[in-house]
Amino acid sequence: MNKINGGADKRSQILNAALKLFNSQGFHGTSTASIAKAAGVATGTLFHHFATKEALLETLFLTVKTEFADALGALKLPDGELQRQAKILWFAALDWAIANPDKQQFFQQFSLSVEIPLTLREEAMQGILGFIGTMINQGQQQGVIARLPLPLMLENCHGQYLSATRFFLDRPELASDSTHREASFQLFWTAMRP
Amino acid sequence: MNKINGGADKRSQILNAALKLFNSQGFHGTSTASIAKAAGVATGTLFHHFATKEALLETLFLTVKTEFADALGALKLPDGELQRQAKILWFAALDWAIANPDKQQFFQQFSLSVEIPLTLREEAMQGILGFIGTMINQGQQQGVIARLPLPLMLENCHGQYLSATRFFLDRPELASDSTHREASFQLFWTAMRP
Amino acid sequence: MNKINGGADKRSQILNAALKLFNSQGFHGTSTASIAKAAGVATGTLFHHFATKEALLETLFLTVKTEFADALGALKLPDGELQRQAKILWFAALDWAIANPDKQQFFQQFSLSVEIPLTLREEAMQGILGFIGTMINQGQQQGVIARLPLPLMLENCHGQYLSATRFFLDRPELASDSTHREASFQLFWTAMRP
Amino acid sequence: MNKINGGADKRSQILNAALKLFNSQGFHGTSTASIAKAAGVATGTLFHHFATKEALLETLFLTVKTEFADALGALKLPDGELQRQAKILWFAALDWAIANPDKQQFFQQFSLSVEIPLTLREEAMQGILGFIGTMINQGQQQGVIARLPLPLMLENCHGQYLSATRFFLDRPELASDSTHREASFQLFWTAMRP
DNA sequence: AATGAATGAGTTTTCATTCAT
DNA sequence: TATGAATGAAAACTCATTCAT
Repeated sequence: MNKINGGADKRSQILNAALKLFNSQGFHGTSTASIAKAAGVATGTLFHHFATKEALLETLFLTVKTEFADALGALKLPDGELQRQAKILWFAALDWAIANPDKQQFFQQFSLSVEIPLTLREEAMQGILGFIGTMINQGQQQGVIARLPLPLMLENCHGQYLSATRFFLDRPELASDSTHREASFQLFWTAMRP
Repeated sequence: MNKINGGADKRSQILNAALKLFNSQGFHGTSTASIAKAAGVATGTLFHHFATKEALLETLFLTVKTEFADALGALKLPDGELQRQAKILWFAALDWAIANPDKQQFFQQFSLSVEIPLTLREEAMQGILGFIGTMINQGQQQGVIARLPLPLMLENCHGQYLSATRFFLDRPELASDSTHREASFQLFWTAMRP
Repeated sequence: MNKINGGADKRSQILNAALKLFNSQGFHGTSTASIAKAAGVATGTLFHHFATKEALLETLFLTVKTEFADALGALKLPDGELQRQAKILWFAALDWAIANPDKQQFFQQFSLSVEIPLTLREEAMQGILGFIGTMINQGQQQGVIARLPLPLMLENCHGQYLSATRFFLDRPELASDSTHREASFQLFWTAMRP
Repeated sequence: MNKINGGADKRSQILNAALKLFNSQGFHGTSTASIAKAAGVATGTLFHHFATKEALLETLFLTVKTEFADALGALKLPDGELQRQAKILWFAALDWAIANPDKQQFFQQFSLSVEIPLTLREEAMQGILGFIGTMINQGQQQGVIARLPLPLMLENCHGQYLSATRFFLDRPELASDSTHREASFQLFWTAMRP
C-alpha cells in the first residue's frame, strides 16, 4: 500500500525531516518531538525506527555519505590526462552538492563535528579520500603534482571541497556560472602543482 | 584581593572552563552547571557575569577572535615581495593556532556553526579576511596572484587555513616540522598562482 | 497444529514467559513487549489472549494458585494423629515449592503485593488457609494446639510457610537435606504447641 | 528560617511523601511527579536532593532501617532470663511497628523486594538479625532454645515478625489488646523451644 | 560579588494498546 | 489467530535561570 506514495514511508519521512532540522537548528537544538511533527508521525514512531536520537543521526550520516559516494562511484573517468579526470570528478562533486544542498550542508556541519563518533567520521573520510589518495600518488609519479606529504594534501583537498561548496551553497545563483566553477577548480588543482 | 592572583578571577575562570567544555561536548551538550563546576564557582556566579548561556558563548567568541586578530595585528610586515609577507602572516597564524590549540579548536567548531548568530560570524570573517582581501588585490595588480573572483578566493583562504590548522592540531608532533610547515604554505600560496 | 505439541501453545508460552519476567523484574518493571519477545510471539498476540497486562497478571496468579491448591488437594491424608497429617501437608507444600521455584517465587512476590487486587489476594488466602483453619480447630479441641486467636495463627502459618520456602529457594542444595526439612516443620508445628 | 517549621525541610517532605505513595501504589506505580506534588515541591527539587528515583528509594530504605535499629538499640535489656529479654525486644519491635505503620508497611513491601538492590537488603538483614543470632546462640547454650540450623531460625524469626506486624497493621484495634500481643509472642518464642 | 537550593518547562524515551493486514 | 508498525500519553530526568541569603 505504502508503495503507492512514492516510497516516502515513515522511516524516510523521518530521515528527511531530521536532515532539514539538524541543518537549521543543529543536533542538540532539534527535539525529537519536532522531527516527528515535521515528518508527520507520532513521537513513538521515531523510536520504533531508530533506537535513540544519536542512532538517527548516525543513520542519516551514513545514508548521506553513501549517496555521495555512489554518485561519484558511478562516474566513468576517461583514460588519459590526470587533470581532465580530476576536473570531471571535481565538477561531479560540486554538482552533487549543488543538486543536494541539504545533504551538503549536513555534511558541512557534521563531517567535522563532535556529535558524530570519531570512528564514523574517519570511516567516511577514508571512503571518500582514499580514492583521491590514489590519484595524488599517480600525479606525483607523473610529475604533475607536487611531492608534498600525502596526509596534508588530503586534508587540503577536503578543505578545498568544503570551502568551494560553502561558497556555492551561499550563492546559488552562481552555481552554474562557468567563470566561478572554473575558478574553483583552478584553485583546487593549482594548489597541488609542483 | 583576586586582582593580585594574576587575573585568574572568577569571570575568566568561567571563560576558560567554557572554552574547554564547548570544545569537547559542543554548546548544547555543555550545561551551565558543568561549566560552573569546572570553573570552581557556584552556578549563580556564572549568571552574575553573563546574562545568558548564549551571551557567554558570544563573549567567548569575541574574546578569542580579538586575541587572534591582535596576535596578527601586532606583526611588523617588511616591505617588499608579497609572497614573503604572506608567508610571515601564514606562519604567524599557524603558530598562534598551535600555541592556542583550545582556542583554535573552538574556532574550528564555531566559526561556521549555527550556534553563533550569523551577524557575529560575518563580522569576525570581515575583520580577519578584510586584510587578506587587500593583499590579494595588491597581488593581482602585481600579477603574482590569479585574477579570480575575490569572494571565492577569500572563502578559499579561510578553508585553507582551517584545513592546515586541523592538520597540525591533530598531529602536534608535526607542529615544528619545517617540511610540513613549508608544504602547508606552498599549498596555500600556490593555489592562488596565476 | 499447535495442539499436537503438548499444550505449549502461544497462550501458555506467554504465561510462562510472564512468570519468569515478573519474578525477576517485577510487574511494572516488565514490559508487554519483553514478555512477547521472550515467549516468541508478536506483541499483538499477547493482547489477543489477555485483554490487558493486569488481566495477564491475574490469570497468572489464579493459575498458579490453582495448581498449588490442586497439588495439596490431591493429597490423601491418613486418619490418626493430627501432627502426622500436618507433617505430610507441610512437606507436600514444601516439595511443591521446591519443584516449582518460579511459581513459588511468584507467590512470594505477589501474594502480599499491591499489584494484585485485594479481593483476589484474599480469595486466594481463603482457599488455602481455610483448610488450615479447620485443622487448627480440630487440634485445639484435641488439646494439641494452643488456644490462641485463629486469625493470628493463620497469619502465622502463612508467614512460616513463606519464610521456610524463602529459605529453601535461596539454598536449593538444602532442599533435600532432611535435617533442615525436619527443622522447618518443627519450627512451624512447635509454634502452635499449647 | 526553615528551622521554624519543625524541621520539615523540602528533603524530608519528599521522603515522607514517597513513603506513603510507595506504600499505596508500589515503587513503579508511583511517579516522581506525584511524589513532588504530594511533597509540595517542584519536580526539579526532587532531583536536586536525590540523583534518581532509585536513589530516593534506597535513601528511604536506609532511613527507615536506621530508625528501627535505633529504636531497638536504645533498649536497656535487664540481666537474667533470656525469655524476658526476648519478650521486651519483641514488644518493642511490635510497638515500633504499630507506632510507625507507614514505615512498617514500607518494610513489609521492600525488605524482600527486587526493587531494593540485594546488597542493601542483606546489609539491613545483617544489622537487624545479627543481634538476634547472638541471642539464639546464648539460648541454645542455656538449653532453652532448640538446636536447629541458625540460618533457618533467623529466616523464621524474620518471617514471624513480618506476619505478626502484618496482623496488627491490618487490625489496628487489636494493637493494644494484651491477649493478641501475648499470643504473638508466644507463637514466636514457642517455635524455637527445644 | 557570590552562593546554591529551588523552579518548571522541556527533553528523550518507554510502553500498553490498537488495528490494518 | 497472528502479526508488528504505529500511536501518544506519561515517565524519568535535565537544565537555564532566579532569588533569598
